[in-house]
Amino acid sequence: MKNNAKRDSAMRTTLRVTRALSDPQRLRILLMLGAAELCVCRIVEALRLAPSTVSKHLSILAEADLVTSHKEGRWIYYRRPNSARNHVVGPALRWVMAMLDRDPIIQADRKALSKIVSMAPETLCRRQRERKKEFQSPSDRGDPATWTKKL
Amino acid sequence: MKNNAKRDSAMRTTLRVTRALSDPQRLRILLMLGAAELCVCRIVEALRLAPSTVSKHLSILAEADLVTSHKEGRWIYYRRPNSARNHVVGPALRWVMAMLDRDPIIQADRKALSKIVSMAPETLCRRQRERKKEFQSPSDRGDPATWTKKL
DNA sequence: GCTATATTTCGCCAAACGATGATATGAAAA
DNA sequence: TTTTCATATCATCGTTTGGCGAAATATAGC
Repeated sequence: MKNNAKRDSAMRTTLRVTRALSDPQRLRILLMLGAAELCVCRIVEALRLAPSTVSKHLSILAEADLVTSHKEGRWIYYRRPNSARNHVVGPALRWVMAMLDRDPIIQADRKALSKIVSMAPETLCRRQRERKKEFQSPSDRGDPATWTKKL
Repeated sequence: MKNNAKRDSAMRTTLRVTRALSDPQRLRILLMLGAAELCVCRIVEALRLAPSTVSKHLSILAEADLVTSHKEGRWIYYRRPNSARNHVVGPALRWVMAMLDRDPIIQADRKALSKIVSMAPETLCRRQRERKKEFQSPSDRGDPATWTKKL
C-alpha cells in the first residue's frame, strides 16, 4: 500500500518490489494484468493454484504497489497501476514487461486467458466450485510443484 | 554468467536477476561497486560478514550478470558491467541505483568504504586475519541476524 | 618443491517462503 | 435475516535461502 512506501526507507521499499518480482507466479500475474484487469477467480483459473495461494500472491504484489484492486459486486478486480506516472515501481514494471513479453510461459498464459476472459466470472466460479466438490480431481490440475520447481 | 542468459528462457533470466536483487546485502554490494571496483576482502570489511557468505552473494550476482570479476594477483576484483550497453540487466541496475542512492544504509556504506579503500588490500586482509585469531572478537562484528532481520 | 593466504566450495542450522486446507469475513441473494 | 459464495487470513508442511566454520582451490613468494 502507498503509505508504506512513503514512510519506509528506500532499502525497504526497494526490497518489497524486488522480492515481489522474484516469483514466477507473481510475474505471470503481472503480465496477465498487462492485458486487462482481472478478478481473482480468473487468475486462479489461469495459474491453476489454490485461491488462498493466489490471494497471498496478490497481497504481496499490492504491498509493493505493483497492483491495485477495487471491489465490484461480489468480485475483486486487480489491475496494474499507471506505471508511467509512478517513478518508484514504474521502471521496474516496464523492465519486467519488456523482459517477459516473448516468454513461452507468458504467451501460453495469454492464450489461456483469452478463453477465460470470454467466460463470465459467475460461470467460471461455478465451474471451480464444482471441480472442488469432485474431490480434488487431480487429473486436471497439473502438479503445482512442477510449475515452480527450479525456475 | 553470460551463457546462461542466452540459453535460458526469459522467465529464468528474469528470475535470476530479481532474486539476485532481493537481498539487502547484495544491494549494498551493487551500490558499493557503483563507486569503484573492489576485491572480496574490501566487501567483507564493509559488510562485516564471513568471507564465505560474501563469496556466495557475489556468485549469485555474477550468475545474474549483475557483476563481473577478474583476477589480479592474489585478489579477485568485482565490478558492475557497462549497464548502458546491456539491455537485459541494464535497466534493472539503473533502477536499483536510482532507488537506493539516498538510502541511509547505502550512504553509511559509502562513508565506511572511503576509509576501507584508502588501505591497501594487504593491510586489510592482515587485519582481518588477526581479528579472526583473536577468537572471534564478538564486540566489533554486530550480530549479523540483526542486519538482515525484517528489512 | 613448500608455505602462506585470498577466495570458493561444502555441510550444516535457523529463518523465510510457497503451497495447501480450514476457517473467517463480508457482500449479494434469497 | 439467513444463506450463499468470492476472497482473505490462519496454521501447517516441505523446500529454499542466508548465515557460519571447516576444508578445498589456486596463486605468490620463499
